[in-house]
Amino acid sequence: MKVTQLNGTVRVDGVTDLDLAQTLDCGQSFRWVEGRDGFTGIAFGKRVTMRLDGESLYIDNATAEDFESIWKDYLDLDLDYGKIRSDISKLHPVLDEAAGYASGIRILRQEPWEALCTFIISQNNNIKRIKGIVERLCESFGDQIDGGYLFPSAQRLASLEREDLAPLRAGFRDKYILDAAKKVVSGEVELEKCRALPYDEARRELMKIKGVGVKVADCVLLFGLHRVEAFPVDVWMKRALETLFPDMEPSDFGEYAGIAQQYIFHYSRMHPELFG
DNA sequence: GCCCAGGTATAAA
DNA sequence: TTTATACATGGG
Repeated sequence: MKVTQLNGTVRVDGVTDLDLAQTLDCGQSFRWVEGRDGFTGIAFGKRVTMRLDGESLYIDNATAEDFESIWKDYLDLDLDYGKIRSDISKLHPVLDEAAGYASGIRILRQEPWEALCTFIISQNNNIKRIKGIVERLCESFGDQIDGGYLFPSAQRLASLEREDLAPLRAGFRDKYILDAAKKVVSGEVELEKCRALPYDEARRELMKIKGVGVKVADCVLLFGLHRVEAFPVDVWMKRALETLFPDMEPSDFGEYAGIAQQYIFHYSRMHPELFG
């Protein structure tokens, strides 16, 4: 990758295996908005706009230092997704087929607390409404920066009561958000520890939080802590597995199971007729 | 009105 | 241990 600093924009050449829509608007992060100049979002204290032209990635409102310290990691550009996709394709003929349906997806390295909060909000919910709740959460309790609001800290949310969250219209999830904030602030749940913990222990650590079951825990591990072996299974994925991979368990998908899951998810969404 | 949305807590079998 | 139901809200 070659990094060039323009005015307020960074250009990165040689970016492969990346599709911004597949990566930023696929239900792993809920704060990116597509506009005329690309996808605009806020992470790690910065608000940027990204667009891709061939293998050139442009990031507005960023410096070369920002790219090196934030966005390269955020987009997981050091991981060879071409190789991983090739390896996954060899596991099963259906995976070979599925891998073509989201070949530009990457697993973001999001901030863990944000991932935890947003996936608590995601339960029994739809993407459009999740985005609305997250937006109101940031506007209500996040620090203001140029052009938007940061995701509110756990400390800030831990100081609130359910009635304070009423304007979010998050429904029954408000109490789960507060429980998560309190347990993260008190140290009863240590998110960073979950990066290195054995997978089952990391899952149990997260499930100490009310409203965090196996699905939310796996999403937080995959999308917030980059545990790419995590394989979130929802109702839809369960049907996809039964139909397409009757002889396989989630644990059979290997060390990059989470990436395989993304391929399967997109593939199955494109072929709902496969499930009757 | 009814159904569903990338689920989970709770109570009962 | 497994299975049913409520849960808040909003769009189709």
